[in-house]
Amino acid sequence: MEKKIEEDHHQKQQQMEQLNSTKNTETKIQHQEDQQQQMFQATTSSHMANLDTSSDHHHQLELAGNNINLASIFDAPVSSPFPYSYLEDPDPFLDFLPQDHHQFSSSSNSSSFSFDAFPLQNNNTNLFNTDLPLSQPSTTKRASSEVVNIAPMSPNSNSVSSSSKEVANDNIDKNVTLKDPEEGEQEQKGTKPQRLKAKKKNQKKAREARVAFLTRSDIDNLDDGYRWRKYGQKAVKNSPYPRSYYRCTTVGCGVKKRVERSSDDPYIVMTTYEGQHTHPFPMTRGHIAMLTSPILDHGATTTSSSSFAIPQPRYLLTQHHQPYSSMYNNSLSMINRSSSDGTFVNPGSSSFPGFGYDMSQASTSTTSAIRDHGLLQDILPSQIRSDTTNTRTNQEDKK
DNA sequence: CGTATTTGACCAGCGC
DNA sequence: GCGCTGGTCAAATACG
Repeated sequence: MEKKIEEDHHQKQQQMEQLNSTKNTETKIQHQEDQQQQMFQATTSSHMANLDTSSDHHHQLELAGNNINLASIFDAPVSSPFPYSYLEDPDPFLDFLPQDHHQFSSSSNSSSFSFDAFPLQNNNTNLFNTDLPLSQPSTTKRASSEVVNIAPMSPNSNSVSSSSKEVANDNIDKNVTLKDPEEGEQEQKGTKPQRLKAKKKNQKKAREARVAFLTRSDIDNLDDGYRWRKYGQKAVKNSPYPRSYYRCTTVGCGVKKRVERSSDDPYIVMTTYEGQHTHPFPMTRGHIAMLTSPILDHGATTTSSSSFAIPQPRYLLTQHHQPYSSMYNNSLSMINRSSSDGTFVNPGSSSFPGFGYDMSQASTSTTSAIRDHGLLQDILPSQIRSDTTNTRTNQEDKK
């Protein structure tokens, strides 16, 4: 045990050195699984905003100059093609990948905790084509490195994009899947055969929508504000880094997340959220205010607390965290709106997976959210909100 | 002592 | 059918 800790420490040091040697340089993540290769790049942006939290683990947060993703996250028009694609294989962990070729910053600080995006290269458009068929039933998981396209779909649509592995599941949009974790818990209490039976039963259902993020960090389990319990760890094929499985500890909340590091860049943490929180975000308003203070200054100040919890949604809000995400399986759109309390809201009945709490009832529109003096204003600087809206317009104009 | 983590075992799905 | 892999369980262990 002690030896392992030492080894881990040594490994992290090596990783840190590696990161230092590559900072401000182009970062590539190359996935080589099965017969497929995917390459994503993060290039340093010359016009980024730094949001330096100066914490031990959560450090510099950078904003890419191009806000296109932010726009797509917050206020992507329902009918517009979604700029991200889901990549089921070769690495199912990278569930969502940006379609656009916008450049995002990579970390410029070795101790930074930044959320970098890795825009796809043009030559891979075939792999991330948003115009791929949404559903490919009866295909096998490993048959192809397919991309589940969410683009043409309306978030409100019940038509479901599905990976080859996943079964189309209309239930997601109907919030039926929220029952699954509870069912699972009930059956876990039963005998083993019962559990297995339940497992088999559940597997007939599609997995819940997933959203993946690539994060640059030296810690694996990023503090997103929710409480997670680790329930498993598996070695990842073709990667020296294991994949960890976490489950939200809140009773009745079946949200899961998986965390693994890129084998190519050990500082790239890939976090995939699956499911929907059935409870409010646990962070207090005061915390949020602490968080957003430096953001309002556009990174000029710092927030120093290594234990400070930054929820994923707020990563998005502040562009700290560029999601390689798109919709997966269930017409889930990226966060289209922010509710008045700062919680993300998905259009339709399907809320953004992992980001909780469906506040759709409370949300009316982006405009109202901006006007609202609730938590959103604590979280999202007016400038960013404005940028978000503007960027969306720009994005629409491009289409 | 309650909670969280670790880790080996197990199962389902899939490819061959 | 067999082997591989991803995902999950649950007992053991660690931790505060």
